[in-house]
Amino acid sequence: MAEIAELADVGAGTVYNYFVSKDDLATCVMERVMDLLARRIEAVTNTFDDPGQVYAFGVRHVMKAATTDRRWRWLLRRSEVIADAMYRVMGPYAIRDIRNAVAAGRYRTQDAELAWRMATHAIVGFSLAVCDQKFHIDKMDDAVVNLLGMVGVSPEESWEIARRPCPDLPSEEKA
Amino acid sequence: MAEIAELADVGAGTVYNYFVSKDDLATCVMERVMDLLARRIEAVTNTFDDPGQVYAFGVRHVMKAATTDRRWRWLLRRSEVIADAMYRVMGPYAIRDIRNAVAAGRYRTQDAELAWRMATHAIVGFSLAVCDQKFHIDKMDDAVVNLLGMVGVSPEESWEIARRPCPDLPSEEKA
DNA sequence: ATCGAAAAGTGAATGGTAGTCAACTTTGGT
DNA sequence: ACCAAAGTTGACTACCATTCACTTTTCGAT
Repeated sequence: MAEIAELADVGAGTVYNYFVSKDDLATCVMERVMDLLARRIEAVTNTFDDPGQVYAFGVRHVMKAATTDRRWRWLLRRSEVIADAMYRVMGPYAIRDIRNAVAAGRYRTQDAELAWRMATHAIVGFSLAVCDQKFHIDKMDDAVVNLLGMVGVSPEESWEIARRPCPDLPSEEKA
Repeated sequence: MAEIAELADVGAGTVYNYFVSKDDLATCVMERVMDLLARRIEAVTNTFDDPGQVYAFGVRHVMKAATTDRRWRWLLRRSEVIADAMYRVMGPYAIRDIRNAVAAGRYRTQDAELAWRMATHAIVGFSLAVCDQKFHIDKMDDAVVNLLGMVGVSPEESWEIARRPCPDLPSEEKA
């Protein structure tokens, strides 16, 4: 906290006028980062024809950010905090995408909220394992397939989706 | 730590002759608890005919323990610590069970280690959500279905497995 | 029985750090 | 210019895992 206050060029106590605790500060930062990422993903998936590809594309880019971006990695050990923020901030997008795919007959799951809740933790788990070099990042396709399986997609279909070319996101500045 | 030393009726420093840190102590306790649970589960699944039911039964009882047992709940907020212990201690059983089911043509997954790694985190996530009353424990069947989906089982088959009668475990004393 | 060294145990002291608060400064309305 | 409210400050407190110099116990050799 002392270091953060120093970087912000304010006194140690001032930070607490804006954030009730260190955890609150971390959560607020991540909420911004996540919301921005969600909107950048949205900008790309808007153009997709297959409703089954939207969620798959989203989770892939979340995993990419979680294993790459300093801000994500910084909080990854607080799995429950980061998964909870993901649930709240990205949930509205992800759950909608799952429901759309269900409506289109591409996914089959009874409870999109439950699926997303479990997915957030699984995503954090995969990202942690990659950061700890327990898995190579190349396993991302497998991870996407596992996550699609969780929403009722067969392995064959999941692989077909996971292997489609995966366009890059617009830069953070543009969003 | 002071409280633990008190309960153990030793000095505060003595604990550190047996455990290198508080985290190490917690991990050691959970490793014991988990290994015992794994062996109690094993005692029941030994008698199962369908290889596809073994893993399903296991994850169900792990979630039951995680939401019920004081020792699990105590560490649940350290999701990454508890998921990691689960991966290490219960992994040998779980991964073997997944592979057996794959060999029997019941599950389809490329990488049982990856599936189990992601499953541990998803299980912890579900358990946390139940403890925080974000989901009712009745959602356990849905959670099991999601976890089976992750290893390539179709929703129909998963539901059929999840709905089978679920025998109780032998008591902790017997194992 | 006696000794000595190693092993085990002890709890007051240490260190690091999140969070507090009484005093101080700035702001903006009159 | 004045004042009250809002915002800022950094030395201080509280907390707690961990350490370590010292004491006690254990146990094999004599």
